[in-house]
This record gives sequence, structure tokens and C-alpha cells, in this order.
Amino acid sequence: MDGDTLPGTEPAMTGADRVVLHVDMDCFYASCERLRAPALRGEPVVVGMGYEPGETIGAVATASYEAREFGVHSADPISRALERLPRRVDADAADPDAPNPEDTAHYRPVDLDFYKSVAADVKAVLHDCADVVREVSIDEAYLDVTDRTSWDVADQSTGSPDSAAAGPAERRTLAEGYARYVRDRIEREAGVPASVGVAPNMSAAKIASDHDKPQGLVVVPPGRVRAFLAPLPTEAVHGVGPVTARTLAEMGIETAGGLADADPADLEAELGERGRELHDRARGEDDREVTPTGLPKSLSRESSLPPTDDEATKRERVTALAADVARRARERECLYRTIGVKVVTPPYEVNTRARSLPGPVDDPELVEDVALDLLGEFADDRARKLGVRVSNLDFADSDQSTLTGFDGGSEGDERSRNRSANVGRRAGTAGADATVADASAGPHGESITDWIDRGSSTDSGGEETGRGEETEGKEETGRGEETAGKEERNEVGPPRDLEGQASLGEFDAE
DNA sequence: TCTGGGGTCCTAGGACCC
DNA sequence: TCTGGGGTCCTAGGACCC
Repeated sequence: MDGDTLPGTEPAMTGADRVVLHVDMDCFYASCERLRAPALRGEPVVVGMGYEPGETIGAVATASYEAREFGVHSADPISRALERLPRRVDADAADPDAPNPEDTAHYRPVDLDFYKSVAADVKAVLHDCADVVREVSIDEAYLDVTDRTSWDVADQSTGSPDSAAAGPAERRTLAEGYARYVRDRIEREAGVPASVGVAPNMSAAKIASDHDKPQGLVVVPPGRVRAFLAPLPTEAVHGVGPVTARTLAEMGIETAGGLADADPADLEAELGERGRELHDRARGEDDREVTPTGLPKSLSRESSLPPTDDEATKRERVTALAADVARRARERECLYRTIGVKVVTPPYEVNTRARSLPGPVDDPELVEDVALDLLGEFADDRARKLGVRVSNLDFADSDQSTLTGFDGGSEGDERSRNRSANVGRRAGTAGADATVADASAGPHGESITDWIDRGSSTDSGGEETGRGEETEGKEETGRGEETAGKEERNEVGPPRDLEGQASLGEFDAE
């Protein structure tokens, strides 16, 4: 039945097909702002940092769909957003020199703690609706709901009517009904809109959720995945960014269909192993299981600053970032074995340096010492952005410290020793001290604390933490919006004209 | 579009060991 | 002294994602 559009190219639907949902919140931060300020509904809303007078560094975290009409998108420099869409507070209909209120937006600072509280309500719904939930970010998740629903066509006796958008009622599946139920529950119980994609695998579900935002519900049944993907631009495929898209374009490949039809050997020659993977994705093949969200692999903080080569300024900033990273690691009860820095020099050259320790530690002073030591290589360079990162994380004995002391392994011994070393105080381990060599612990002074207090005023222990309304502001976010590639296509004019390219009636429900 | 912040994964080369 | 090949770990950078 469904498989007949492309005979022989795709296996027909079988009982083994999974039902995967991708839930993607619509302009999540802006929706959250509207939740607590209903007057913002229907108005252009821009959530970001750096838009207050005197601020220069900052970016748009989320633009509402109304704001996107004016060409303002996620990740835009705030300066350009203000050009296209001045602040509403600066508008004055009576003043010919002031912006027309019609052409202005409401600007709001990023308030991640509040967004997390809303996200918690969303997650509660998701975990109630699926056994396996993979949270990708604050506003996005995959659900495997194979055990809760199916690809069977809905029972006609339920009286589901035909509709122009969804197609004939006899094609509606139980999976569609379930997805609608999930989407509506999110809106009802968390108060914010979501788009949902339904497909037999993660990759297709992701693209489906993106296909009809906002408040979309797009269903791609087994056997129709490849036909659904075919007309989309290559960048719609997860893993194809601007660079890969350009490479593909040079090969004459502009669409997912072209990618699917390409010779995998050619793709591998140009893109390496990734080429074959993208080929599979474009053909609608994706075996990845939906697995629960795992533990983080690294923790980092970074922040921009007016480009400077002043060593004291750079060291002060790195010191603060190091303290923050170490604090977050400790909050999460995680040890780290590698400490690194990032130095971005104008115009935008990214440099990273890292050093691994003999064993995992939890030692804020060591993070600072190593980070400053690594920064030393760039003492004479101008920096426009600085970052500190810990990786090689170890959560192993986070709440089993009583056991690890007895397991006899040298690794376990070392770990428990390091942990016990910092139970009462923070101390460098023997191994760590040896590694750091000449990085003598400098004074940990008031200026550091001042900076932290200034830079992260609402810091209250969240994971991403940071907050920054200040000029330091631009730290944090985590930003839950569209992908960069998408933004780029948008530039000016209507958001993606993708909608027109794939036939709606064929694949879309609702 | 001269570009905010927090992540992931992959690759390539070098060090080191056997 | 010149030399094989394999394996592992580490670092640095790149691309991508949200």
C-alpha cells in the first residue's frame, strides 16, 4: 500500500518498524516569555543578550516567528537585530524620528532558570508518554513510542474525517493520533507550543518535526521516508552543515534525493566515513536506537571580550571561567582528568590547548593553575574570546565512594584517593602537582569573586548556569533554536521555502 | 551576516610501547 | 644504524548541532 510510490527502493512497512517521535519546542525561549507575559502573544519577541544601551557584544538566542518576518533569527548579532527590529520601548508613534511601533519588537534577556522550569513540565509529559526519552537539549527530545502505539491505520469507526491537509482518513495511523496526543498534552500541561515529527527512525523524525513549524505535526510512515526526504535541500539532513553542503554542491548534489542517489564511494572519497553515513540518512536509513540521555563528556565555560592583549585582563577572565567550570563539576559530583583552554584571536582563529593529568581529580585550584599555564602560550596575543574546559569526566563513584576503596584496582584506588583528598578541602593530588610543575597557585582574591558575582548575577546552580544580563552577558544560553544552517538560508525573506517543496498532502498530517 | 555560548563527534599526527 | 607493523593514548583542529 504505502510503499508503492517507489517500488523496490524501500522495504514495505513491517511489524518491526519502530515509531519514533521527535519533539521540538517552537521558539522555546520566546514561548516561555509569553507564558509569563501573555501580552507578548502575537507580538515580535526577541530573546537575547547585549541589547541594552552601551552593550555591543551579544546575539539573538531566540526570535519569535513574528520577529523572523523582519529577518531576525537565532544567532544573529544583536546589533543587526536592533537595526531590523528596534526595541519597542524606543518607539513613539507621535515622534517622526522614532521607530514606528509596528516595526519594533519586545526584547527580553535570557532567563535560563525560568526556561528550565518550563522544560521540566515538558519533560514530565514526555516521560509519561514514552519509556525511552532522549533529551537532546532544553527544547528537543526523541521518544521511542513503539510500545505505546503503532503504524496501523486508525479504526474508521472512530469517525476520523478526511481533511485536505492530512489526506484521506484511511491513511491516518494510530501513531499520528498518539503524536497529536503528546503535542496537545505539552501545550496543555506546560503551556508552550511544540512541533512533532513521527517516523520509523530518529533522523526522519527530526526532519519531520522541522517541516511544518510552528505547532506542526508531520507523519512519515515506513516506506515513505525516502520520498519525503528527496526534494529537501541537503542541509535538511542532520549532519550536513554549510561546509558539507558546499562540498556536495560542488559534486552537483543539491537535494537529499541527489544525496541518496549518489555513489557512496564518491561520497566517501570526498567526505570520508561520514559520506556513507549521510548517504544512509538521505535514503531514510537510520538504525540508531533511541537511548536515554547520557552523562556529559565535558563541561566548559567561555566568554567574549573586547579584543585585548592585556595579560592581566585575560588571566582574570580565565581565572573566573576556571572557577565556574570547577564549581559546576563539583556540583555534578564529577571528576575530570583533562583541563583545557580556548583562545579565539581576531579575526576568528580558534586555538585550543589541553593537558591531561595522571588521574581524575576534583580540584578547582588545579583547574585555575593549569588553565593559566596553558594561557601563557598566548600571552602576547590579542583575544576576543576565552574559554576553559574540563573533559575526560568520571562520574563512576559519584555515590559509591564506600565501595571504590575496596575494589583493589589501582585505578579505583587512585580515584578514591583523589576524592578523599578533596572531601574536606580542595587539594592537588600528588600526580597533579607533578604535572603542573611551575604553575604556582596564585592568590585567589577578591577580584575573582567580584567578577563572578558581576558576571553571573542569577547564578543558582543550574547546569548551564551563567546568566548574563551584563556586558559579560553573552555567556550561557545553550540556545534551543533552529540550526545554524537553517538560519543561513533564511537571511532575508520568508523563512525557508521548504514548505513549498515537498508536497504536503502526501506526507503531512494536519 | 565577521560571528554568543555549550556541547558532540571525528580525524590526523605524534609519542610511545611492543 | 636503519628499519616493520600494530596498538594506544594524547593533542589540536574542524564540522556540526542546539
